Amino acid sequence: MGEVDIFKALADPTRLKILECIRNEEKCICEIIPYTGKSQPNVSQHLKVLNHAGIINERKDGTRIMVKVSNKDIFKVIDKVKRIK
Amino acid sequence: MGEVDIFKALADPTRLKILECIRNEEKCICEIIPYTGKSQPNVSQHLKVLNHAGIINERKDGTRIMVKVSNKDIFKVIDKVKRIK
DNA sequence: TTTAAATATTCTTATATGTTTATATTCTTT
DNA sequence: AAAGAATATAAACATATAAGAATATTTAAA
Repeated sequence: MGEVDIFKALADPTRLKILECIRNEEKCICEIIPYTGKSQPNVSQHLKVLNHAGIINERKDGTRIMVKVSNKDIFKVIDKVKRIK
Repeated sequence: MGEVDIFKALADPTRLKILECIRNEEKCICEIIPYTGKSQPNVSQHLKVLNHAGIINERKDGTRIMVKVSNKDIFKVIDKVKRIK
């Protein structure tokens, strides 16, 4: 079941916050870290989870890594759940 | 974050199967159990998770407990995720 | 080529989760 | 009141997950 991995990826406050951070624009990881308030290694791990679920894409830009959502439809899912609550 | 609990509730194959089982009609737990192929106590635990997340409602009918989805919009979420995959 | 910045990896610890087995509860019927 | 059916709870165990700390890797620039 592949959708389980997507739900698992969304089932964490830090990861939802990361997605909120990159909702409108591609962002550098160094911008995402302070936005979440978590440590760099921790954000790195969460990004890996989002990556493996296919939710985000990463792109190198020199020493930085730019992160964006791979499919904006993920926000339709998130918004729908917020309205269900 | 309340939406995290909803995502956590959806992030399990057995629970998705339970929801699939009650998608169109209210069902007795005794019907849900064989549908999932899991043990009775296990299904009971999973139902508790869905309940606490506010996804299902239970109703007593004699010795049986009938289960239904409390808000059908949850299937819009699930279907959307399936299409993202 | 050394240094600094950005990010990843590894290890450890604490907590959460899924599952099974056994037992308890509740309701209905006899 | 006793028995049986449906469901819940508890205990035990294994595995997964989140987080922090320390270290490693990679790239760019001096």
